[in-house]
Amino acid sequence: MDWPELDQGVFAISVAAELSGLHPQTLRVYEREGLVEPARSAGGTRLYSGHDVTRLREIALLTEGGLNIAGIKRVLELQEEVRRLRAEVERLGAEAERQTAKRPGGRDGPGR
Amino acid sequence: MDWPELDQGVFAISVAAELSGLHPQTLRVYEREGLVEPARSAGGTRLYSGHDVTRLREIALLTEGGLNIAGIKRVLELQEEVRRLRAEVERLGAEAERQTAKRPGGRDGPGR
DNA sequence: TCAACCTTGACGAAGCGTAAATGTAG
DNA sequence: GCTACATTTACGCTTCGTCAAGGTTG
Repeated sequence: MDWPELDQGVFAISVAAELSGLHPQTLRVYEREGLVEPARSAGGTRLYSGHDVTRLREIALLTEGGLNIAGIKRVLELQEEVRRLRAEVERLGAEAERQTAKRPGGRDGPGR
Repeated sequence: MDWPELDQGVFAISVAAELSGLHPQTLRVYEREGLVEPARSAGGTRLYSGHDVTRLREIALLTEGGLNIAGIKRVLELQEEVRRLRAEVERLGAEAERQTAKRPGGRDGPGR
């Protein structure tokens, strides 16, 4: 069987609400506030993707922590930036490892 | 003249309020909420350091952005982490630069 | 001594989640 | 045609900033 792509809008609002533990009306508010942007059917019905639901879960966690909408927006941005920077550190770290491995004289070279 | 250290509590609450653009009462609330921890005199009077005032200014910016206290706490933590990671990227980047400079065959070695 | 500090309690405005009313899509 | 969706309006609860009252520090 072929599962839908994670960025394909497939869930009706009631399903997305169920999956994220939020009230359907709350999901509509979050869209108006710009926190999520579900796709729409031709008739105007919201269609939430797997990624949308994941994001809604993150949002639910943050609201449980007492954050308001403005805070959630900013935190999601910062979390994204932290992810990017961690990946960058990872990449640069691995690169440095390769470089020093090539130069046995390096302070981290092989050997004792 | 010797200026006070930035982490020395020197400002009375009215002065810290003036410098940060916040109401003295608001500063008391922020302390109760754990956003700032000014020193205290022997008699119990709050003494704000330069660092405290800087932090209060950041907080003031975030509240202007509509964040509530829970959001501000989380955002300040994340901003700190972003700063740390940026410094780490910077450090690793500079290191990589030095490594490649030592190996003329490197793809970024001096050339042309 | 008196101005600026302290604490605690109260109040109004705004934000947020949910419900209700009314109409449309599937 | 009936259920689940759409939008808009309304209501209660909580949070937040500020003020007030009464006492203490410097």
